[in-house]
Amino acid sequence: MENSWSWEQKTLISELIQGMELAKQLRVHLNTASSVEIRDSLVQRILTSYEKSLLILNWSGSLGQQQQQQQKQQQNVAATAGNVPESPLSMHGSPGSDDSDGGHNDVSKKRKTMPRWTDQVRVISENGLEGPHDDGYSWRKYGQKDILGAKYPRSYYRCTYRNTQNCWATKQVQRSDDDHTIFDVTYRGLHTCCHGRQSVAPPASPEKQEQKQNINQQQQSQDALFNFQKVLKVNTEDLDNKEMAFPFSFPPAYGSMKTSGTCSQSSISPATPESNYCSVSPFQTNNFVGVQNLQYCSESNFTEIISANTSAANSPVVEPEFSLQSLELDPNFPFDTPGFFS
DNA sequence: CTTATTTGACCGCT
DNA sequence: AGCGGTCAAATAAG
Repeated sequence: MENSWSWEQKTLISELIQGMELAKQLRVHLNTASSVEIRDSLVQRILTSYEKSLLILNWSGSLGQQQQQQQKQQQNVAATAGNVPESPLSMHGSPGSDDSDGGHNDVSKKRKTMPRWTDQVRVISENGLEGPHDDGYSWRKYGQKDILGAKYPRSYYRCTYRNTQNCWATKQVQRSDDDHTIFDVTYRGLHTCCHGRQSVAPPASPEKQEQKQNINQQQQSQDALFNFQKVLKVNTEDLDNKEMAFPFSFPPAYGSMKTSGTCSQSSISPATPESNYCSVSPFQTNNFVGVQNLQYCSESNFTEIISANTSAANSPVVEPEFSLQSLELDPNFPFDTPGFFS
């Protein structure tokens, strides 16, 4: 029942709710004469939320058309998302093998249909220890690959709760060749698990506890964010040229991270410089994780890009997570009216 | 023992 | 055929 909404619906709702919450925060700040930076940040985040919402609307719209066409073409395919509760896009994988095996063979299908967005994350830490990039979820590394022309390998992560909660969110992390403090983090799919950032990361250290407090305090402690000036723009052009996806020119680079429930800061492994990861809240100012660039796109025909600076707390964290968490905050929203998303 | 990571092999797509 | 993405056995860590 809880899946009566497709993920993009949930995402959209969550984005809108988030935008509203941010607006409320902004209102408070307006009354309390807060710093301009804080206000500016809030404005940026609000804009980001709405931009995402628009993108989602566009995307689901185009998808709907595709799906209709597909359904006409192949009327057989009845069981959509046999094991992918959240994926409304579940079909249309490779020609031939489809249908519900109930197995994993639709992974590639998912990959094709799931939305994808890329964050470019700058990690600054003193020791050169790789920076922590914790988006609030538990990720399990399942692969690493040397990418052609890239200096560093690319790491592949999937949600820890893939099996237990059927959560098919994945992400890839690469480190930039030129600037080793920059990581490209590509998210795929949305989390359907209920292990958002709150439930993750048990307090392993006092620092973490502080972070959690900060988070609970409303994610307000994004002071670090303000060090990054932001520009938010949306391109709604066709982005066939994936070059567009990397306006800042990052050749394939790889990154490192791994965030598991027990966030540990492992040391860099001898063989692979990236095998370290740590889980640090994006709100942490120590090892700052700044999103330099955020792109949101689907692999199918989605043709929008968001380039946004900042909203660090927003993008990596909010993005994947907005699915359910925010929903529970405001279940009263009348979005569920049938045809709302038509 | 359980869980996570590493890493070579495999597979599908272009 | 080459490349990117995933699998899964071996290994490591807690």
